Amino acid sequence: MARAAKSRRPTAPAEVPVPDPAAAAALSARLLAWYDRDRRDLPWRMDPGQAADPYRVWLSEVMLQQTTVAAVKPYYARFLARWPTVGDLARAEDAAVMTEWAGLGYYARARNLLTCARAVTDQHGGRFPETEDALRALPGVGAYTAAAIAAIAFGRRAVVVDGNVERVMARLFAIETPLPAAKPTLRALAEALTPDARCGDHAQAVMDLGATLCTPRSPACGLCPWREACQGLRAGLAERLPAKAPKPERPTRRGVAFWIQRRDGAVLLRQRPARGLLGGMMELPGSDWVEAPMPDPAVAISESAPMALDDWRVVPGGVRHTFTHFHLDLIVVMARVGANPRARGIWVPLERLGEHALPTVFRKVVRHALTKGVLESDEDRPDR
DNA sequence: TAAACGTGGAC
DNA sequence: TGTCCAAGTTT
Repeated sequence: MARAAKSRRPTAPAEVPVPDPAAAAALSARLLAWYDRDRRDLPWRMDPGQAADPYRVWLSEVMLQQTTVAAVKPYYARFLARWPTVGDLARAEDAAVMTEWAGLGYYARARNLLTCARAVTDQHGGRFPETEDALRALPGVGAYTAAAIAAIAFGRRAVVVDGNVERVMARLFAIETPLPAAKPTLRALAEALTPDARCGDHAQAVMDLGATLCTPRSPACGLCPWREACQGLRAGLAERLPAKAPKPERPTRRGVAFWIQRRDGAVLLRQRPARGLLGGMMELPGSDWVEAPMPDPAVAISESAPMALDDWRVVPGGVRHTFTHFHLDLIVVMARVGANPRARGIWVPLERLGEHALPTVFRKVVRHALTKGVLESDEDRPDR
């Protein structure tokens, strides 16, 4: 078959019961009927019959990577209002984009977003390429996102496989092999179900199904358009699928953050290195974060403080934050400095902290310092 | 290939 | 409080 020959994907392992074309077509038709009736109204979703804007599809798909719809909505609205086209985004300043992205997480996405917008502008004449391969070559666009844009924005047949699709396929066909080993099988099943027509709607329908009915916990099987065909439901396995390999334990790292406030109230911020954790984002100065007992504040101050000061104060309590692969416990240390101190970084007035690309962990530190911290000059104030 | 890479909400 | 999880990509 032409489409099988064209596919670069691994074919299904021999023992996988891939549905025959007639059964697959019936399943997709039933799903599309459900989708046409119960389709969610999402900001980046076009009305039926309207052409999708590739820029909006791309922007939403990147934001939705490992991120919930609820979290994305306000960010998507702000980005679209501020940068209505890919050309507008390409001309944006890096810091502006990082600031708008602050709080959404996985900040490499924001860096890649800008690089990609500039590539589309400079190398593709301001239009997104239409083929999966060309899309896949753009920064921050992987297999899933390339397929999603090709299908949703350009109506091309592409096999769109995200976490929803994997979960739905695992249940529909009762695949008990744990992830990630099951990925080739699940992809082959998704491929078998993908129709030639309305490919973008089909992809969004499977994802909607996974997001609204075939949810990770307590799936609403009674409402599912595929309940009669679902082998996982029949076997009483649906809720437990897909099986997943156990995750490694999360270690706890510890460190110290410095809240240094100038006489006029401005606070010292720095920019983090461009790559790695929170790459390119702003931070409060601090020690390294290491998997070791909490450092003694005096030692941390002498080793890591961005300037030599006398009157450091440890803020009572601390800040705990959890990243994907480790917990972080921070002690916050405060000091007041003179009018014109010398330090690497920028001095930001308190009321303008929101204008900088501070990731959530440092917003927690800011809140902790402001609510629990006491600076030496505060002690004179009778109302504290 | 496996690890790195954020955050907030649900349970 | 702790764990799981979400429309993945990169190295």
